[in-house]
Amino acid sequence: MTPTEMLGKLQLAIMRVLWTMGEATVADVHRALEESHGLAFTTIATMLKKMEAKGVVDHRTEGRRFIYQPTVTEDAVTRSMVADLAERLFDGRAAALVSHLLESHEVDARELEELRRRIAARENLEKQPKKERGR
Amino acid sequence: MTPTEMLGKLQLAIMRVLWTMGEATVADVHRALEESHGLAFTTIATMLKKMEAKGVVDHRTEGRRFIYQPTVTEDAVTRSMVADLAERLFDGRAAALVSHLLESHEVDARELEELRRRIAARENLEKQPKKERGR
DNA sequence: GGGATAGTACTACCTGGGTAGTTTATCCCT
DNA sequence: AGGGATAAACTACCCAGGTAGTACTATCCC
Repeated sequence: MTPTEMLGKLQLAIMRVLWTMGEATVADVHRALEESHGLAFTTIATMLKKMEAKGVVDHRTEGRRFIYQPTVTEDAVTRSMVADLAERLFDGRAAALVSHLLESHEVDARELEELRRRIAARENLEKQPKKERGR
Repeated sequence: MTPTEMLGKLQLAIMRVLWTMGEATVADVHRALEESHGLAFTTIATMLKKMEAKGVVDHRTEGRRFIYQPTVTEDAVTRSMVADLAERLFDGRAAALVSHLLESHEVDARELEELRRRIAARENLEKQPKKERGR
């Protein structure tokens, strides 16, 4: 019941480091994003602080450094961001978003094939009276 | 080649009025959003001004009032916003976004069926050597 | 003609993301 | 012990979306 976690670009990049490493110091995150972003150490620190205030990360102290941990899963974030877009653009109808994706562009033939298979699989599951189905 | 048109919630609401009506005065927009939003007249006016600065709307003067028109299509906006999300979350892979939608939730059986049909149709088009195919 | 009205211009403020410099506390090494 | 390196705290900006009050002005109506 996290009150919809919308994250910005940098915040997502930071979360990815945290999701990958499990936990990390500011220095770890800074190092990890050095290549791609080249931001000041303090920028990362400030952002992490803001993210903690927002509730998406957490920290404990070890010696003098802060060890940050994510408090939300990648899936939760992905979901709420996708849901937010579906809400904004398609009045919440996820299927409409899918249609848009299919109709408008960048899903190529190979992907289409894959998708079709996936859907078929899901339809089968759907048919079966809710046996336990591994996530 | 619009440099990616990202619109906020209110901006989208305003655009929708403009897309529906073709063109509208501030009063028209205000009236249209009264129910749902209940914002001050000046809020709409200010927003429209900002949107014009941003290039998504345009205005001409008629008497003393401004008649606003959209300068971007709904489709263009939808595309760039969806593309932006796909970029942020799935490294630009639209298919991954579709997978997420299918796997994670809110697409029910009925919609799945519909989608499958749609994909099949698209795959057929794909197969045909690029005859002209309506937009 | 003169006040009410409609409509735009100007200004201001809040929020959240993003960016970073400066300051302060502290650790560790020579 | 002294001094550089580290790390966090504090502070400050910029930008864009959102929200709205106040000021100014053209114009309509009596």
